Amino acid sequence: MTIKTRFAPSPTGFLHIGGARTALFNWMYARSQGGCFVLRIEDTDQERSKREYLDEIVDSMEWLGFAWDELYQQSDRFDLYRQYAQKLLDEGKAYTDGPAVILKIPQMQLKFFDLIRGEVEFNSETIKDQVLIKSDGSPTYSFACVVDDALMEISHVIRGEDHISNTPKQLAIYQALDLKPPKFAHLPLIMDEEGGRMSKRSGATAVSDYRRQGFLPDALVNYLMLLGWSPGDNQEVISLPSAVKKFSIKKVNKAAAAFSMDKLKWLNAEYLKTMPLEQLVEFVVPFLKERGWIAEDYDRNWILNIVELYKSRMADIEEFLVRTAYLFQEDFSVSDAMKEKQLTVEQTACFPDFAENLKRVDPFSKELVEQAFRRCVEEQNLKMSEAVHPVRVALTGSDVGPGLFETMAVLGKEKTLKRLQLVGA
RNA sequence: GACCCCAUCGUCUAGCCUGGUCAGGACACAAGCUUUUCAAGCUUGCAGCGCGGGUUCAAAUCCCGCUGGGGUCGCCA
Repeated sequence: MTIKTRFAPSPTGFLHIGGARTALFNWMYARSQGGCFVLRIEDTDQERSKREYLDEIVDSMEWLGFAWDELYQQSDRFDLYRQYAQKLLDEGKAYTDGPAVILKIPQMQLKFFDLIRGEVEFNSETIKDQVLIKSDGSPTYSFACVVDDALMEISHVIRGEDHISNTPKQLAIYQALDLKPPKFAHLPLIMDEEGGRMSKRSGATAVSDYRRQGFLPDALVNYLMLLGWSPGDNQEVISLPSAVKKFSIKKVNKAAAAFSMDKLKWLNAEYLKTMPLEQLVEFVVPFLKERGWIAEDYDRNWILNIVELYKSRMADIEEFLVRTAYLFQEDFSVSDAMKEKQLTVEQTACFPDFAENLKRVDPFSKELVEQAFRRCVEEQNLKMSEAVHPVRVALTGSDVGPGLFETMAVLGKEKTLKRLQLVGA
């Protein structure tokens, strides 16, 4: 049997973090089995489906790296669903209520073997007759889903646990249609940080939010796969290809998992730190351009130096931008508390002297700057720490950051002197 | 409420199927080392089998109950 999975989002909202995980598991399963992965847009709700959402979902799927082999849109297939409904009508298995078509649910046992949970059983008495075609002529979710899964020859339906009670209803439809149901696997849900239901209030829920914040797709995917699944060998940082090799649907957890921004950030930081510098620059540049901090003709080498300095100090690009703003903008602010703590008259007294000596440094490299600065500090009879911290605040607006001399070198002579003089004056 | 699903450190998890290993790893947290600060890195520490019954020489692991959490009960998907 050829393996075929599908991800079937409905374009009534952005691609959700939970949806992304469902897509990921479907994708991984298909790839791990040498199977086929289908993207099916479930846009049967004409009212709520929006083009912008569709675009966003497709865009996010591509960004995450989940390539699909086939693409369908249910709105193209309404005739098909009506045809199958008519068949059930003709066979007397369904009845009409006005223009709507409704399936009779006969008395039967509706059980299935869930690949993750094992036997799940429902009694048909608890299930009421199912609407197949709505009064407006469009198919219901379950009906379109069953017809499509059957016609597209989906072998495994891997979806969220919230669909588990839809399964017996769909099983009844398969039976009425005399079609063989696929195998089912219901993934545990992703909860928010507090263990509650994921909602807009739980922080970022859309994949695009994470993208905008500067998370790497690989890191997000890595994090998502660890939610409910583990390679089993204590490995946390794992690439998608190697995860695919180790993937087994039976090893997927049954219990819901709480989302942890801390761990996602840690993983993203791991990827950021180990990524080749050139590639990291590539990743960062669009964010800098978007803010208008650099132009088309930016100094690539300069950006590379900055990135190198900050790559172990950021969990995402948003953080990077906050920490490096002082390099791109003149009006970085120093809080009053910071001024009182690090920029007192006494602490800044030697700034003019630092500036005077630094002025002669050429080239303005980390090594030469350090030589000059240390000599200065010695002559002034200061301790390094007494000089370093105030100067850092004056130059960057913050009392934490990379080594001072690296910072000066990357800031450049002109700005360094200007900022020292500004405060020292 | 009815039906269904689930239950190992604060969080993500390994172990459960095929009972016997000080219950392992990671994030977070704490301490130390390093250091011009902050990160990073290294070392160490803290912390868990929800409860109660069985079965067994032996239970995180098998069975039952309870409790707790979650999901679904739409002509939404």
